[in-house]
Amino acid sequence: MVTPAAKIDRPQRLSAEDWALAALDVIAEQGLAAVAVEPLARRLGVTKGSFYWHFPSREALLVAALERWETMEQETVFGQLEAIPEPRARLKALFQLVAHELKPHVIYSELLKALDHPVVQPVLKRVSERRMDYLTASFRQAGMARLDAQHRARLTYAAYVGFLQLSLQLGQPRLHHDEFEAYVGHVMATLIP
Amino acid sequence: MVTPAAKIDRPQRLSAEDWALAALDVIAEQGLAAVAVEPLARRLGVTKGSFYWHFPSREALLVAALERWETMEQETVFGQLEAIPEPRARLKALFQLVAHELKPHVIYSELLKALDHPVVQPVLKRVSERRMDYLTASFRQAGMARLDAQHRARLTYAAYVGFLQLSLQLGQPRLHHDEFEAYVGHVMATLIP
DNA sequence: CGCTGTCAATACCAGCCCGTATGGTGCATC
DNA sequence: GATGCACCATACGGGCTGGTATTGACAGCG
Repeated sequence: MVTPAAKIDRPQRLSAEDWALAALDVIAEQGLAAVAVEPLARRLGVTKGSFYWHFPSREALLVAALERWETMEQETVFGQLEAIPEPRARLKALFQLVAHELKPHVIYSELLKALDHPVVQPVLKRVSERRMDYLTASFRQAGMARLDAQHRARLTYAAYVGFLQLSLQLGQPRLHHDEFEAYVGHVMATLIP
Repeated sequence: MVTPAAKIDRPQRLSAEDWALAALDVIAEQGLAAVAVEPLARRLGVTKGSFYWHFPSREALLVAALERWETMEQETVFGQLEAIPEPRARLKALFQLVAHELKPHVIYSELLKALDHPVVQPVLKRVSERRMDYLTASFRQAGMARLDAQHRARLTYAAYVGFLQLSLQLGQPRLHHDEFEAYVGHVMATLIP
């Protein structure tokens, strides 16, 4: 009788996955440096005693969280685009996707700011290279020569990274809706052959 | 007789400026979060007792250092370009300058990573807007329409920021010399009208 | 019922940093 | 050569974090 009501207050016991997901939330909100054991425990309504049962160290939590993020992001970003066969249309869809759904890229942007951390570096290197290879292939399918496609992919990806940094971290653009649409249009017209 | 030799060991006494410059060095090497009073004092061969004579707090040091950097960067980056009258040539010179002398932009890149800090935000906002206005004016002088020039400036500056992030933080490009030159050429051909 | 494994609370130490308080140098100046 | 100022050393308290060790609650299962 009383037990089910009490179980709502205590949102059940935690698993290692819960900790990893909470860590990703904190990364998205306050950056990787804010992922500390005790604040995380407070956030989950628990104490450190729980954490060190699931993970041997803070590093291990970061590894688990990043591993989880890497697989998630691969499904999210890439999955929605493979349906479009025509390369130019696919590139345009990619641009629109990135421009209008920033939230999935918040973590990537935060991780980019923490690249000096040895755990982050290999993960970001893999993800970035994978994305740039995808861009290169798309530009190539759109008719560009091999070297041109590589360079254009680099340029496009740099613009993507810079756009994230400027619009997420700084409130730099703060454009109105139609002004922003015009900007996206300009970017597509400039970068898509 | 002995005094001058002893004075070499103690590199004289420090001023507030010395502390600010040392702080900028640390920002360039390890980021803004690494600017801590005690490590800085060790680096300068002194103790905290010295620091808190020159500054009331760590925040005050950051303010002074950023203020110093802002004036320095304005002279360095902008000064070398005003000699070139033709806008397209000036833009090309700007691209070459940024691509081949990354060191002056290391601090900017590190500050970009620390934009959540309230002291950094207004400084970076001013610097970024100033640079983007300069870009916009140059594109406009090169014959672009007003809105196009604004958008192209945004795109170019985003590419600049992303390029910094990817090549400084990640070792991402790691291109050979001529490969890199080809990339810079592609960027100029794509972005300069 | 008691045992065992899972998860969590508590207490505790070490390390690092900020900031304060206070006392101690050297050097110019009168 | 005593005084005052600019600069620095030392010592201390407090806060926050990582990590360990110990004990405790609770479930399922024989």
